[in-house]
Order: sequence, then structure tokens, then C-alpha cells
Amino acid sequence: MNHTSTEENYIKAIYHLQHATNKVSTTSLSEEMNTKPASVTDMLKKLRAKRIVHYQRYKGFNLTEAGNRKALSIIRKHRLWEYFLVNKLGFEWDEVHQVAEELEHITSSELITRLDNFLGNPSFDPHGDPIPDHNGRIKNIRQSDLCSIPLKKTAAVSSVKNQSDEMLDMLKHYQIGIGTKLKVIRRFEFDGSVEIKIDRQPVTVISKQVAQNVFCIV
Amino acid sequence: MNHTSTEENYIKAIYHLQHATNKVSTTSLSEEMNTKPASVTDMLKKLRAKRIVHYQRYKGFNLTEAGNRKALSIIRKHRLWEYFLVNKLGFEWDEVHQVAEELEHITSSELITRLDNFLGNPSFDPHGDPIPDHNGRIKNIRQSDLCSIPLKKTAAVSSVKNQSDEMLDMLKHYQIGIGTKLKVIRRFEFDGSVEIKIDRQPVTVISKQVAQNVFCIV
DNA sequence: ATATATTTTTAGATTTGTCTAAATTTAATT
DNA sequence: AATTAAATTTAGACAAATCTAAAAATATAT
Repeated sequence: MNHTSTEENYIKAIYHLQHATNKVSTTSLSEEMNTKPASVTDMLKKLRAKRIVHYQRYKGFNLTEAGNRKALSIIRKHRLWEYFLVNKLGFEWDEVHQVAEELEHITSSELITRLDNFLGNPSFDPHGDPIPDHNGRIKNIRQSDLCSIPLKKTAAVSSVKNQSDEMLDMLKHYQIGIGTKLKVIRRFEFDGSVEIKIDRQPVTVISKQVAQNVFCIV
Repeated sequence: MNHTSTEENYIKAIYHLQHATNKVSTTSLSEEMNTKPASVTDMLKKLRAKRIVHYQRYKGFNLTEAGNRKALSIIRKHRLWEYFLVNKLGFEWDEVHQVAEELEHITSSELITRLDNFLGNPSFDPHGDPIPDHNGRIKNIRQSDLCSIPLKKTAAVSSVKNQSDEMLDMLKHYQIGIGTKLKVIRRFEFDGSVEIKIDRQPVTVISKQVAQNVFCIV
């Protein structure tokens, strides 16, 4: 079944709502999509007709099995392109999202197979998010930065994105290196800074800028 | 100024009509775009409002300076992506057009700059067509196949794509070799065959299949 | 449990790119 | 030059994705 870019964006947004939030509703989806609830209702009917969502008026919705597969294939494309943009074209990880939003809608599946091989079949994108394989399977070891890992779970630092001298200097100060075990205790709304506890060290706070660069396996 | 993918496709098609044929008309453009003449008229009004074409009803149309620049930027993207698909992802040259048709509409200009550098700033795409640089300049040594060179301009054969025994046999029969000077006199709509005049030889017709494989410098 | 607020859906309009059918203009032919 | 043919344009309609405003259903609060 073919889908328009718009439909694909809705499918992705529904997937995201189902996994990253606990609010799957017409209104929350409209916020995610920057549209009005009325537009969401129209699209839900369209996606229901295409067997992408289960949907009953006033009763909510969720992805069907086919919808879930479709979502994973879009996410796969998005993350492979992000990997390409950062590791081949030299973009910074925070510059690639918008471009990948466009690239993910290129239809050729042959292209994605070849891109995947060209990149060496990576399992994680530059943000540490897992890249679904061609069957939609996701590596359960997920790399996430300190802004997105769950609170109070021990995690091991697995990579650092920005490897500038200045950053390495900071990490040395905090005694953070690859393999360091730590927990995120809390996050501050005001500036996004993060309170962490490292084994055998006092609790400290690191800035959002630093936290975004430190990736862990939870 | 931003343009939809559809507008971009029209711009590219007009550019192509102006350079590769001598029929720039509502009907020929509608054939190029696989639409009806009425749709072309609508689009011409839209493009005129955006200062992309000069257009007077019943009197024909052509690209403005801005339209020409825009066309070259789309062609640049298309050909860079084709180069990428063939030389990095291992596609065959005849498999890439459709995918590049989609990729050429990705908007980021930063992406194209980086892609260009990643590829080593190539001057010709896998079909031998020149890749405009970021200022829209085209290497005047343009390699084009006999299906796309301008009519009645002397051209020198510069390369042959398919180098199979069967093809070389045909070229020997026609007395075409590297360096041969020839003109394309006309093209036949019916089967895409091409009438050519080679120095000191009678006019002959070669099939589209052959013409597509013979590249020249105009 | 009834009134109020919130969420969701419907109805009808808009924009983009397309179509068909009819009208108009230009070109070709006798 | 008049007629016929071809090309082009207009008029009106349609599908996709959106909107606003109003109606309907559900949830919340008194």
C-alpha cells in the first residue's frame, strides 16, 4: 500500500505518541502534527480505510499491525539518513532532523537496502536511537543521551558525541569516560540541566549541553 | 522563493524543452509532464505569477532568468544524486532516474553543498550529462547522448556507454567511433529513433537504443 | 444527577493540481 | 480569403489536506 508523505507523518506521530507518551488522543495528535483536531479526525478515517489504524469515533485509536510495520519502516529510513548525514556528510547531529524528515519519504526500498549496506548496517543513529532492521526489529540495547534515559536507572556511558578538546576537558573534570556507571537523579525544567550520581563520587549537576553529548546503554 | 515539487517538475520540463527540442508549446509540455494542455495553462499562470516564466496567452512561454537559475539548481541536485546512487551505492546507471526524481526535491542547500564535496565535486553524471556548479555554471564540454543533444549542431562522439560486442558491431557498421563528427537532424516521436548526418556519409537513422549509448561533446 | 467543561466530530469552505467539455485563437488548406 | 483543423484557454468540477464554526459525545464538577 502506498501512502502520501502526510499520511506517513501521521503514522510516525501516532507511533511516537504510543511509545513516548501516555496520551494518545485526537488533540495530542493534532499538537504533534501542528494541525487542528478536525483535521486529525479526517485523517484517522483515511488511515482506517487503509487499515493503518483501529479507530472508532469518540473511542480513540491505535496502530494496526500493518500500521506498526509501516511506522517502523519510516523510522528506519529516517535514522539511516541521519546516520548518513552525520557520518558521511559531516553534519552535526543536531542539524540533521529536518533534512531527514524529507528524506524519509523517498519511496525506493532498494535505495534503503543499499544505503544500509553502504553505511555498514548501523544499529544506532547519531542520537543513540536504535535503527530498526529491514524486518522492523529493534536492538533492545538502546543508546540514549542523559537528557532522555529514564531516571534512577544505572546506565553505562557508551559514547560521547562532541569530541572536541573543550568537551573532553569537561568530561575529565566530571570523571566521566566510556564505561563509567552513573544514574540520572533528576532534570531541571528551567535550563534542562541534569543531576547525576557517579559511583564513588558526590552528586553533581551537568549542563544540558554536556548531557546531550553523553550517551549511555541503560 | 519556494516551489512545490510539481512546480519544480514543470520548471525542469520547460528547461528540457527549450534545450533538447525545438518544440516549446503547451501541448509538448503537457506530453512531457503526462498531463493535459489545460493543466499546463493553469500552471503557466502560476509560474508567471512567481516570475519563473514569461508567458502571454496564445503566444507561448519561456523561462525567465530566475526560472533558468531554478531549473539549473534542480538539475544540479538530480545529477549529483544520480552520481551518488551509481558511484556510492552501486546502482546501475539506468536504475537511478526515478529515485533521483524524488531526491532532487529535497530542499536543503547545505545538503547539496556537502553532498557535492563528499562526491569530489563531479562535473558529469553517470549518463555523461554535465552537473551545474553551485552558480549554475555548466562545463562547456558537455557530454550528451544522441537523444538529448540539440538538433543540427555538430558534435563529436566522446564515449560509448554500452561497450558490448553487439554494440561495437553496430557502431562499426555506422562508421561511428570516438571523435566522429556528426549532427542530429531530427528525432522521431514514434520510436525515439534519431536521424543523423556523419561527415562524408549519407544521412541515416539509428534506433533509440543505439542513440542512448552514444555520447558526444557539442 | 444535573450542569458545565472538554474533547471529538460534522459541515461547509479553501488551496493545489488535476480533469473534461466547451469556447476561443491561431495555423493550415483549399 | 474563407473554411477547416489544430492548439490553447476558459469554465466548472473533483480529490487531498487543511481550516473555522457549530454540533454531538464524553468527562468533570458541583
